[in-house]
Amino acid sequence: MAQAIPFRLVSRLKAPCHHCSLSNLCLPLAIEENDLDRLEDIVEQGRIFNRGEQIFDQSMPFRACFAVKSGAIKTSIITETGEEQVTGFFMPGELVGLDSIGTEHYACTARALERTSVCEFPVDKLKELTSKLPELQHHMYHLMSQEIQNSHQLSMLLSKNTAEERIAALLLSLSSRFRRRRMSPTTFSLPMARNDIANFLGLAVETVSRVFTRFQNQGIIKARGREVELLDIKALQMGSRELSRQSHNR
Amino acid sequence: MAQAIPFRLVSRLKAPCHHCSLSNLCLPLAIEENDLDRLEDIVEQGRIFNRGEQIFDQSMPFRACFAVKSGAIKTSIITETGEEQVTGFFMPGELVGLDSIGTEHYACTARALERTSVCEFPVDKLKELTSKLPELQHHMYHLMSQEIQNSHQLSMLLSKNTAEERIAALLLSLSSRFRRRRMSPTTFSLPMARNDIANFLGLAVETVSRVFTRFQNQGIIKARGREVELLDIKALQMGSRELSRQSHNR
DNA sequence: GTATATATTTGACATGGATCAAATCGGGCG
DNA sequence: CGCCCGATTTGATCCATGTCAAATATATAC
Repeated sequence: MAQAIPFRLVSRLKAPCHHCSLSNLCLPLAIEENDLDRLEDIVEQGRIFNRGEQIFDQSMPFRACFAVKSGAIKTSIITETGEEQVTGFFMPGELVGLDSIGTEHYACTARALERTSVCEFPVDKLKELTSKLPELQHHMYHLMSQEIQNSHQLSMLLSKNTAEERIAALLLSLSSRFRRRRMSPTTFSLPMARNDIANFLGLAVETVSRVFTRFQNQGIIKARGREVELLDIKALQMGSRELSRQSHNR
Repeated sequence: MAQAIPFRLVSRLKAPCHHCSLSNLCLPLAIEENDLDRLEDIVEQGRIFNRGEQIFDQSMPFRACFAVKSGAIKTSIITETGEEQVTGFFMPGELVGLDSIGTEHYACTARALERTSVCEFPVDKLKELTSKLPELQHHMYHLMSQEIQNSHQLSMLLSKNTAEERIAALLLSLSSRFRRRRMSPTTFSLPMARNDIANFLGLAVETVSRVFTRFQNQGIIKARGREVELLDIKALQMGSRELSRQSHNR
């Protein structure tokens, strides 16, 4: 379900970034046509992970960033006491692993939420390339500062907003990210389980579930399992000023 | 009060990074002796701000990052509804403004918590320099990813921990940052008001106040106003696994 | 030094969301 | 096709923390 990109794209052979449907969202967008080959030279394309499979793990030495090609990924921190904290969801065109650049090991664990294909950018080569291509360097800084800002927005959401507002904000954030991919911003299927939503938003699963039904009763959304339809965007925006216009990787 | 660095350092004249007591904490730590002049060439030193003065503001075009030389800075986001969310506290040797690199405008507002002197690094020159000095580039990436991680830790603290645990974590974080500067990790004065602590940790002021007195009654800390003494570090660490070993800019 | 504003503390009370328990749904598999 | 297991929903209850109000302490100004 929710497989955005047709299957044939995912061979391990080099498929040029030129032809990727995400090239205007992903790293290539920062780069001139004629420098694009240099990015293509360093990228490893088309690795596939099944639902629940781990892309990398907190304990592994940091080697590469990953761009989501299709599917979706969640990142989380596991504490010494074994608790999980989901720190982010990543959709096609978005770059995973930025929080680990400059550390020896990955700073979090990344797991596929559904069947997911990724492109892999080895950091050493990526860093090398950024010193040669100022636009790419700028873009990397941009993505990283964006991620800091997103995380601050999340903190704000967690510390100031009610359960309803948090969930509304998440739905709107997903909506705008689907729109960027020219998919319906009102009807889509959630890549993650209620559990992940709860964890990410600092709520109990039961609360998430209750809010979903409350929204449904109020005619704000229609939800059946992971399939959702946003019926009243205005109502969602009301009181969820936070994540709403978040820029998510561009 | 709590002026870490003697006053004579703060002239506007170029005081070489070589001689700065923070050179092993701040940007210079990433750079070879003989490249240090190039950093000194671009830095503007010794601007002073009084308590409450604003270093930069969300609406201003982004121009520079600031290293704290003495004093302390808080950063916060102001929402459209005028609410404030404190996103961080910055102590001497730490770099403010990383969340704005790669955006047109500052992503937050920075304000001096006490009399504070800063060094200013214009971004354009900094970026130029980073493409020439790989170590500096690496260090910038490191600082930024560190900041993402810190922010994730904060999210975790906000979504999973009790008021007591959050405050314990903040005290321990400050403690470790004072230690880095070779100041007492157990007796120091808080640069920020209870209000800022509350806002940062997503609590009501009253709750912060109550937790402080509770800790005091339990013999875990001694606090009179902003002066605190940590009496039982173990007790503070108990249940505040989160921010405790945070790396804060290194 | 005294006065006024601001920050902090303390108390009483209300409540959103957590927790515990149990029912129902839904999908994968034999 | 029906069974089983995890995911989701629903209900009942409780508690940590927010909110409102007021007293006290501390800082700033005059």
